[in-house]
Order: sequence, then structure tokens, then C-alpha cells
Amino acid sequence: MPDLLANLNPEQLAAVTLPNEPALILAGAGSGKTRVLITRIAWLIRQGYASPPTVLAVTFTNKAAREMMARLSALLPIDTRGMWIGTFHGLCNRMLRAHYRDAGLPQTFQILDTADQLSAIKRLMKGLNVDDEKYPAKNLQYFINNAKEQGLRPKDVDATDAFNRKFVELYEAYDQQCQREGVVDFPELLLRCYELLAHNPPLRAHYQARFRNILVDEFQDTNKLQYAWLKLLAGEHNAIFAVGDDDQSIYAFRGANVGNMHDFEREFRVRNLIKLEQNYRSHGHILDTANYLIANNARRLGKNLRTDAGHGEPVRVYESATDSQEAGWIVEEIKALINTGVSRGEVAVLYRSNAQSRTIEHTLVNAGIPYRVYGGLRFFERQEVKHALAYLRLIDNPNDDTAFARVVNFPTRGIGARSIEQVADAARLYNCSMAAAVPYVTGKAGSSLGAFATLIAKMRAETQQMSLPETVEYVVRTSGLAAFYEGEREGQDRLENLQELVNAAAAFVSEEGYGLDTPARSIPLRPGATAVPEIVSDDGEIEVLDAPNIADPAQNPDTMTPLAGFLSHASLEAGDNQAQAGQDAVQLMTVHAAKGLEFTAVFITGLEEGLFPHENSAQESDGLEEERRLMYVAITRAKERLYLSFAQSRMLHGQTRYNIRSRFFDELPEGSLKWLTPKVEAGARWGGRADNAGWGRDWFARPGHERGGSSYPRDEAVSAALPAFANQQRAAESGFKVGQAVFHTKFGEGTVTALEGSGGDARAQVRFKRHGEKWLALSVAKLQAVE
DNA sequence: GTGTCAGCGCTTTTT
DNA sequence: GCGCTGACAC
Repeated sequence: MPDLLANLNPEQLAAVTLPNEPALILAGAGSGKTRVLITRIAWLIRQGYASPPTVLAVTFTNKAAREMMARLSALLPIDTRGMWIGTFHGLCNRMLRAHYRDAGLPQTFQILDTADQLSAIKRLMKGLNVDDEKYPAKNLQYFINNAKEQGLRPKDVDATDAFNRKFVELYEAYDQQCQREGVVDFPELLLRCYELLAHNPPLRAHYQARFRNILVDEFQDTNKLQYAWLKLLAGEHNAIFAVGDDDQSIYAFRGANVGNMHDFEREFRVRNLIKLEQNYRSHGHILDTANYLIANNARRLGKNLRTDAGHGEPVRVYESATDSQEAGWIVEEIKALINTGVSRGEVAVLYRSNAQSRTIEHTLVNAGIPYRVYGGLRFFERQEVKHALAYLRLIDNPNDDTAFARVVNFPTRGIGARSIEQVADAARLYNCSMAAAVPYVTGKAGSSLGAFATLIAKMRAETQQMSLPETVEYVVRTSGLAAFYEGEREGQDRLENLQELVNAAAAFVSEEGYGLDTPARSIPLRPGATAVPEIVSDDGEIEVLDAPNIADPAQNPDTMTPLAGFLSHASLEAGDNQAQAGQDAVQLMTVHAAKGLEFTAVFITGLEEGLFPHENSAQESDGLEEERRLMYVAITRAKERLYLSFAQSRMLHGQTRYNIRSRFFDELPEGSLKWLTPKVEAGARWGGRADNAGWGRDWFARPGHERGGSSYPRDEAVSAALPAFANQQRAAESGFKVGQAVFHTKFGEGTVTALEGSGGDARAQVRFKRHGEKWLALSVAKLQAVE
């Protein structure tokens, strides 16, 4: 089929048409990785080597899964419904829903997101009287999630000291609490699913027989548990087609294990390793810059990107005195880009940490340039939305104490902390849910609690036959949430979001293909529905149906109610996290958030030691290599223009910090760079590094090394500089003039470019011939006027 | 039960 | 420098 394989380069073609054997595709940035993955699936099906139900394709984000689905349907005229395409969590959820009894879960089990999990942990610790100072809830959360991602249950964790034993004990109590409440957290979805397959041979055999074509995107981001889950599904005979890029592994901090790539190669005896090195995104100088940099990493599978595009523009580098001056320069460059016809949406400003966005935002606002910041609260994470969802959860599952605690007194109905504690105590005493414990609490508190219980019971009864959107709307009204926000001065946005939640429910119903009036809380029987794909494989292997506890698909074509599906959807897909979409706007985001995206012009900002590479990464093993990969990801986002900038001083955590430029500059090819400010040789900076042992390069060499305070020492008493134009009129007082030639004992000859302050605070900005631009305190610096 | 204020922490993030 | 959390006062 020439149309499908047309325009593939030889490596891509080879990857797409590999035999059904384990394969590892090392796909560099911009090498057409997604295209290969999608074309591979399409090719397998068109050739008749695979039928849709034998395909399982897994990604990390819903966005990637959606994109894969969309592009695949565009490529294939056939129904892609039989395929399992989704995130690890989404697919595990699907499997657990289908086999909830085997997995030991209630049919209506709910998914806790990270915030729900933390509040569940806090509630647990309060009930057990655990000192939050000694055992912070956040640390316990990390401990639990980490253990689960390693595949470890409490009994499997090796606790060497009393402290860890306490954590293990709490981990166990937490798991019991979740089990009683019928809720699972994110890592539990994966671990539960893994155990389901591991402990149930007929079920495992069924899925292994079914998924003969397993494809994994972003393989370098998989953690140990995800890899183990994949191995279980692959069994002895199924081929895994893994696509990834070790150079773009930037998620070690959340458990990603690049080592999985190497393990996969070894354990599956991968004979088909294909490198996609042809880059279709960036111009030559940009690509050279990326290649040079990443070559400094020791442990790589090895790859070098090439392009047919010309060299293009050199990479521009700019040094500034302060972060606000850096922002000013960025804005000027953006204006120039826009003038040359680049649209705002094709310009991205990247930074290492979110805190850096503010200065840039301010400057953009002042310049009147529309921008969009990625990150921040997402739709389903908003408090009013979470409140509404909590009511829905409580209706569906009375045992969900997290939901109960969240809304028992919201909107306020006279139930105080004391009463809630009484309920929690009673629940513990009788080993039941908080909702069930309400009758045990008597007195005045009992009556308001009773009213709440009555309200929930009423909601549960009255929504019995309602459709999902009707249910959501009913709950928003009956719970009192709508009335509450109507009364709030700032409640308008929240009200709109609640309305949006009703719309989201309607959209969900239509996307899932339910009838509009399908009751939200019963398992729908769709007319003409075929057997559930997860039970019967395409070639009619149905012997597994005789196994105990496997639902009869003829009776239950769906495995969850629309409401349960919607609640899962809300947890698994928290929604868009972009601010106001729509308008053509400059894109601001962290480097992490930029992964997978591309822009005509990219600014990488704050390239300073301690910031990028980040100082905290020095403590982590391989931290510096991960930072370098992060820089590699940042560089490879750019198509035509790349700008790198750093500032001598920067406001951070309310303090001015003085930084030196990132070591990454020393790892870039000089021939591809164009310094807009003079490049200062490393040895010449601040009078030489020898005077400053213990900072700069050294802190990376010594893990855990403490630097005094949070700001770097400096041998010139240079204070944070205001914009250069500020106080030029003070020139006469200081004895210097802008434009005047001067001489400094360390930096040599230069020209005054700005002056500010007076008396002991007088400062001059000087552009030195060999050392670039610096702010100098005139009372300290030995600066002489040159006639 | 609601409002205020001090204290804390602060890299990156998806599910 | 800022936003969130928890303790305490009214």
C-alpha cells in the first residue's frame, strides 16, 4: 500500500514493517516517532497481520492517546474501537472495571487523585493520632506511592529502622482504609491490575492470547511497575514494539526508569533496534547545538540527529544584569519576531521552574503582548468542581469517606470539626464508613448530621432514573452549591464552572455513545451491542468465560455505569490546564511542559548555575545528566530560531541571588552560537574561579555540599540593578558619564552604559571590552576615568 | 462557624 | 515574594 508507506525514510519504513518480534525504536526528537507508531498499527492491520482487538497501544498522557486515536482513524477506514489505546492508568482502570470481583474491588470503586489521596492520608493519621510533625503526611504519601511503583505491598517493604517501620505500618493502615472505602489511588490502579494478571492464570492467558501486538510510546518514561505490567501482558510470545528516546528521559523524579530500555533490550533479546536520526524539525545550527550538548552525557544508547534543512540562523545568546532586564530583552526580541511575520503562538518562552514566569509575564503585560501560561489549576481540580464530584461520589458509593468529609459541611450546614471528629471516631469504633456512623452520633450535632444523611439519601433516591447530565445538574442545585456560589461576591466564575461540569457530563455521554436519557446509575444495555471486547478475542477464544467470576459479556456489554465512568474520567483526565485558550498568544511554560511540542522560535531563559542545571539535582544520582537531557529537550523544541539567556542577578524566594552562567554554555558548539553580549571566558569571571572555591562548578562535584546561605558570594559589591535608563541624570554626582571610557583593575577597559543611585549607593553599569557588561558599586570598584 | 494572621516552603508533573 | 495551611480569637 504505497499511500501508507509513502514519504517514510528508510529507517522509518524499516521500523513500520518489522516482523512481529520485540523491537526497540530509538526515536530522536522531531524524527517522526508518533508517525511511525501510528503507521505501524495501520500497516499491521492493512496487511492482515493484526486485527484491531489484538492491538494494545499505551501512552503516558491522555493527550497523546487522543492524538494517536485521531490520527489512526484518519489513516484507517475501519473501526478502531476494538483496540485498546490509552494511558497506563486508563487501560488498567478498564481492566479492573471488567474484572472488579477478581480484583477484589466494589463495582463502583472510585479513583483518588493526588489531592484526594493526601487528604485521605491526613484523615488516617489524625484517626491514629500520628504526629504530623514527625511523620509528615506528604512524606508518607511519597513513601506509599514509591513503594507501589516498585510493586511493593507493605509486607514486601524492607523496613530497617523504627522510622520506616512506622511508615510501613501506616502504609498498611492506609491500604485497609482505601479497601474499606472502595477507593484506589493512581499507583494502586497499576499495582492492582498487575496483581490481577499475575495471580489469575486464566485471565492472564486470555489477555496474552488477545494482545499479540503491544506498542508503547515514550518507553523511556516507564517506571518499574509499568514495565512489569507490560512484561506480564507480553508473556512468552507477544512482541512489544517500544518507541522511546533515552536522551529525552526527564521524569526520573517521578519514578521513570530509563534503565527499562536497556533491560528490555536484554530481557527480550531485541534483535530489531532501529534508530530514527533524521530530524524534520530544526535547522542545522539548532540541531548541532543539541547534539554537542547531549554528547556530554556518559550513559547513552547513542544517537546523532541530522537534518536536510540548512544551517539556518545561529543560536543567539544574551547575558543581562538582572532577571527583569532579561525579560525586557526577550520582549524586544519577540516584538522583532512578530514584525518579521512569526505569529505569537509560534513563540515559546521556556524556563526551568514556574517561579520564573512572573517577571516575564509582567514585562509582557506592560508591552501589551498576549501570552498564555501553561500549568496551574485544571478544570477537574477546581474546588467547586471537586465539591460537586464529591456529592456524586457519595451518591454512588456511601463508603467514600474522602467525599463525605469534603462536603459534609460544605456549603456550611452547622456541622463543625467536633462533630466530624465524632463521626470519624464512631466509624473507627464500628469499623464502618462515616456515612454509616452518622446514626451513632447523637445530640444536637446528631440532628444536623441526620439532616445531611437525609439529604444524601434523598439525592440518591431521586437521581435513580436520571441521565448523567440531569444528575449532575440536580446535585449542583440540591446540594446547595449553586445557591452558595450565587451568594458569594466572587462566585460567578465558580458558578460557570459548575455549569461547565454539566456540559462536560453531556459531552461525556455523547462521546461514550450512551443514549441521552440512559440512567446514570445503571449499567446500560446497548441495543445491538456486541460482546465486550475485553472478554472475547477476535478469533473466538472464549474458554476463559468458564473461569469463575468473569462477567458474562452477553449480559453486560458495558462494565461500568455512566456515572462511574464519568467519575473515573474526572480523576484520570483532570482536563485542560491552559489558561485562556483561543487567542494567538506567546506560549510560556516550563521545559518539562514543552516536551513533545515544537515552535518556530524558542527562548530558553535563566540559564544559570543553580537554576539550570538546578542546584537540587546535584544531590540526585545522575542529576546532572538529567538536567542536561532537559536542556536537550528544550533546545530541540525550536524549529528556526533559538535564543538562550541568563542574568547575573535574579530575584528568587524574596532574595536577590547572584548567579554565574550555566555550564551548559561550555558544552555548546561555538560556531553555532552568536553572542549578542560579549562572551566572558570562564576563567575571567569575577576575577577567576580559584578565589571562589566551593561554588560554581564545585557544588556539583561534591554532592550534599552546603553553600553558605542561598545567595552566592561575590567579589564585587554589585547590587541588583534597576533598568539602565533609570537615573542617568545623576551622572554629574558620581563623576562618571554614560558613554565615558573607564578602566578597571580586573576587567580592563570599558565604557559606562548606565548610572544610578548616589553617594555610597552609586552604581555604574560598564561594558568591558573583554568581560561583558557589569554593574559596579562605585564605592567599592576601582574604576578610573580614561581621558 | 468564620475570619485573621503567623509561619512555612519553595524544581520539574501525569495519572 | 507569595500562596497555602493550620492555629487561634471572636
